[in-house]
Amino acid sequence: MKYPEYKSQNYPEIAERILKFWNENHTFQQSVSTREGNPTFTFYEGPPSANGTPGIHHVMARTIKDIFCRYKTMQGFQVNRKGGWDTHGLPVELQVEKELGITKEDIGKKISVEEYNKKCRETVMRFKAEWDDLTQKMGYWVDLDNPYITFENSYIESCWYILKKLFEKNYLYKGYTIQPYSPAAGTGLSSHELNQPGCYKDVKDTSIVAQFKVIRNQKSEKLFANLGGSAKPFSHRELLKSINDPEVTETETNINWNDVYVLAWTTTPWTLPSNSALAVGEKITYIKIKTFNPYTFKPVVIVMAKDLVSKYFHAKSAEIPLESYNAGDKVIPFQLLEEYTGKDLIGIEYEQLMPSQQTSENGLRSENEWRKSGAFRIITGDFVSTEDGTGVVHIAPTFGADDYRVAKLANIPAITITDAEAKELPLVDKQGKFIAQFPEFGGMFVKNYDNQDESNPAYKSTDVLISIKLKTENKAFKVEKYEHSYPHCWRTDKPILYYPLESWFIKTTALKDKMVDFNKTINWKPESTGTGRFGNWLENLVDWNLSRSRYWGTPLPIWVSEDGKEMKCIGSIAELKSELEKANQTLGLQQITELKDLHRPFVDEIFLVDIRGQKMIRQTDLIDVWFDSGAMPYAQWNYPFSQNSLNGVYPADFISEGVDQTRGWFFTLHALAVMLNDIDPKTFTGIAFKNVVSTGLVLDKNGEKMSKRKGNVINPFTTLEKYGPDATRWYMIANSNPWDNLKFDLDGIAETQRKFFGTLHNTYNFFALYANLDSFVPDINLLNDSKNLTEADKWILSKLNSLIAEVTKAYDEYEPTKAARALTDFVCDDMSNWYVRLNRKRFWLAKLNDDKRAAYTTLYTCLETIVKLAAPIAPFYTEELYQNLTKNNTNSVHLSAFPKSDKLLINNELEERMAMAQTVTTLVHSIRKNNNLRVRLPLNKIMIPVLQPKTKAQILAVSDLIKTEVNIKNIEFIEDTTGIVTKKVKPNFQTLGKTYGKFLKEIGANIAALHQNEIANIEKGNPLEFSVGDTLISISKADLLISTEDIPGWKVATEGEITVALDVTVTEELKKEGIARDFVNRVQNYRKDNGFDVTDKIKIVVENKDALIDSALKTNIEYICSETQAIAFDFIPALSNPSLFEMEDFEMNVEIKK
RNA sequence: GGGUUUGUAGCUCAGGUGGUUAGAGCGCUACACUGAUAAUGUAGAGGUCCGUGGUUCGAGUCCACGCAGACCCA
Repeated sequence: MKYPEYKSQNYPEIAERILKFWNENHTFQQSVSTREGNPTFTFYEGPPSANGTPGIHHVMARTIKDIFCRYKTMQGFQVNRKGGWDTHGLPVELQVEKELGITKEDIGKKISVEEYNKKCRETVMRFKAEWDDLTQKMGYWVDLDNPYITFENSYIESCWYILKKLFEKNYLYKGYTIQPYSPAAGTGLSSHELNQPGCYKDVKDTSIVAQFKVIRNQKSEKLFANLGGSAKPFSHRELLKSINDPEVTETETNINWNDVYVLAWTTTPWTLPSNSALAVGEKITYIKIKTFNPYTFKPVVIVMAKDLVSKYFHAKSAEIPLESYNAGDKVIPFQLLEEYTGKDLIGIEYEQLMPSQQTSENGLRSENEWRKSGAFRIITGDFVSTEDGTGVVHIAPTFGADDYRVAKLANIPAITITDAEAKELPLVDKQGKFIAQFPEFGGMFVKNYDNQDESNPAYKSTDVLISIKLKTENKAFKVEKYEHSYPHCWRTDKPILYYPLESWFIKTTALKDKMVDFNKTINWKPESTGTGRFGNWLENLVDWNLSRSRYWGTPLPIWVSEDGKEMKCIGSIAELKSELEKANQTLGLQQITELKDLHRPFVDEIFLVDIRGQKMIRQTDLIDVWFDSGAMPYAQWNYPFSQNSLNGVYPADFISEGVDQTRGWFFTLHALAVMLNDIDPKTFTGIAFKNVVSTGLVLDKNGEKMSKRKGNVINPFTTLEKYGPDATRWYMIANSNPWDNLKFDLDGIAETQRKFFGTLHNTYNFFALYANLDSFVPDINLLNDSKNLTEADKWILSKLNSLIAEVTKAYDEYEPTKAARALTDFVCDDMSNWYVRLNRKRFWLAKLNDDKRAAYTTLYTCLETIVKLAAPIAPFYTEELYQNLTKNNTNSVHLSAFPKSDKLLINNELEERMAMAQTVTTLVHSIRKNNNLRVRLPLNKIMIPVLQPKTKAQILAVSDLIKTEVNIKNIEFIEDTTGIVTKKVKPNFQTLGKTYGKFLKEIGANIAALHQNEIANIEKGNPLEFSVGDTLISISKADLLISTEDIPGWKVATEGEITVALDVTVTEELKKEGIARDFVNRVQNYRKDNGFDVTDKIKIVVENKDALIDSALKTNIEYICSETQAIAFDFIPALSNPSLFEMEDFEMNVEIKK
């Protein structure tokens, strides 16, 4: 049987053929089933959503996944990998709405929830076929026959099981978050709805810079330093005019800067009554300013961000003395005082801006009471900037998401009111008006929700009324109209409010520390994603908002009694059934007990009963789709129902997804794993995955994001068709680390194909060509006896085993890029370009002797090993090569055992020697080139100065290789180099730096000035001593890097410590040999050009030329014949039908016949 | 605005723990080599190692502050 030989390779065709082979032989199934009983390696598939077509980035992501699963399989692990589909979520709903031409509004009106969800179910798997096709074509091995699907009842049931566990542990609770809310429409809005075009509108709102009066105590004392005062009388007259308030009487008072105010700016004055804190930026610089309030003209000391002072004061006002100020003056003088950082201000207390009177009935609380619960303090806010405002942000936890968050962190309460049922409500109700009990503004809409005529000059918005009140109370420092962009409800066109809405939460914060600790046991690639992005996310954890007010998703399995007092969380289908039956019985209902679909609307129609016999209704919320995917370790097996143990499938040894999943899938997997561990540590290990590779983005070749709009999207199918999956995969992996963004360039795939696969193919073909001629059968035992092997054989085998170790380590450490690059280097540089090139002759020698057998076996071993090492990355082509090499049509490389590095075969000294041979070769080539001496012209000798005794032995061992490679007759060594070569010394900074750090400059100068005899002296073991300042410096041989620079009278080249001198004398004999070699070359070209077979014997007839040439050919006739496989060589005076050979310096007529 | 990350030749990328003259491949120019080769060799051109400071005898590497891109979050 022969090794198949191929002229050229069609990689896509190979892939097709191999795919067929795998399918026919069930190779993937075998790769799992043949490892039954072995240790498992568990992989979790992060489910894609099949409602869109796959892109090239999916090829990237799945290549990574595939590599390690294949690698572990080859290492003997049983690698189960269940495919999966993510089927719920907003994108599906939006797509359906788009196709049906409806909006969320229409659900339940134009279309029933049942029909709507049916449509979603159909849509979500629309592109499954294309996904499966890509999976096959790219060679991603994953179980597509039994995937988990998140919309299936069994999947939902497991989610419910977990939810119930959380519920029982009180980790599932109802709370509220600040969400966009439209009072006009009475509904919350999703961020997606808010991003509809036209939602953000430029509006002019009343903005207030409010003065918050600092309470003087120990904490705030620093703000009261250096205030001083003045005796100048002060008039209120102007104030009376300005606010036109007859109640205010004119008074006169002394000017005293006793009161310090912190200024904070808001564009929503209606939230000021709900203020309970002020936020500053820790790093922002604040400044204290003495000035006057522009409305009351009262002396005030204010605090604001230094950078923003110019927004409120003209520089020239600073020049006006404070004493010269008269109430009502347009230009208000000011004086800058001390600066503070935000950090200095934290903890300082202030008076409530708009306190309200507490009565027994109104449910309001007094300033004091709020203060006791922590309100009215300065806190830190990470979002505070000095872009606009005052650098201090007013915090109303009920009406801002940021506000809510920082307030919670700082234990600041939200200002609320207690209703008759002891419920806490915000000061503004769901219609958008102040609650009735609120003094002055009770019942007023905070925005114009009641369609008042704003063009009426008498119209005053609530914001304006609040401003007027604050102005008169010396609590407003600046009031103005401010134009900004503000979101509006797309249905009613009215401004939205940020409003606290009820939501179900998972109390992730309760287990924050555990999550942080467990995270430290996970191996993240790259590490920074784990410690940085993910670690920081855990550190700043907030409770997981689980609720979604939508239709297509996993329903929250919680039923609440009509009076809201009893709650029930359902944890399985069976439980729901029995509860349902109970309700039927108790309440006398006729509900159907067969549960076909756990989605809405069917679950909504189910009523349960509480222990008191009261009817229970389901909470209409769905849960976040991320819960679905985070629950996949359990739900994919319908745990604990269909399968009651997670042994061998939990936790995952390995997962991989895009880095954008850090707060998505990676987090939800981790969060649920830690929470379940907390509930049941015996069953759940606490981590869901041990190793995770977070992958970067695939960008276009210019580093720009791929988008349909730009037209730079790469189609994965056409790419695979054109270049084949192997080159595509190899390129993606070798080009950059998985976690770096990949600049995807099709030219790069072509290059990979040429360079790596081309070279590998050629090396194989070379082997096959000659192995077939000799009917060679590999016998690996031959390699066991090193006597059979040449230096070069041992070298490439050493390199090969080093490579196995390197590649194994790279795979083990989830560094596929390192593996791919190491393999490329070995194949192109070591195997093809050095081993094969240098050993070609051994292959084409006529007889199959031991030496030839050793060469075959060595090369065969290299190829077979490479194929296995590369199989995880390039599964198709390696399969092809493996089968060619083994002449076997049924065994797959992917079922074979991954090679193990044999330390005994690694010989570092040998590798060093060969590196030296390569250096010497390079140097000789370089000298030849510079002196125009072609390689076919043999030269007599090279000389190598030996600075270290070891060098000679090393070069001697590889001298034959060097001689053939550079066509040189002899190598000579110059051992006592004194007087012959010129030496150059450089300080060895690494050794010198440690002892003489500071004196390196002087030492360097001294060393540079050394003469040849001084260098020789140091080499002999006499250290050079001199002093710098008071320090005695002693330089020994080890502190110098000695190299030879020149050998006078010779052609020399140097690299590192190796110098080579070439004897360029061309004798008559050498010249003739050169001609002979040129002649051989022309004959070989002739044979090749004329399609002769490698084994064809030929007859050569040469037309007599001149004495030199005739003699050159005659002298080397044996050599010529053996090289060209000539069985006859004749000279005649004239040929009848000659071919013209163009030689180096002349032409000649030759005839060649088979 | 915050967190993370990247920035080295025209392009894609290497450059433990600071140490002599910063490398490789592709591309370009010239020449050579080749009975495996769509390969290879030699030489040449091509670098403010993103910038500015700092630490150090010495910084691509360590520190600080910036700039630019990317992702995530506000």
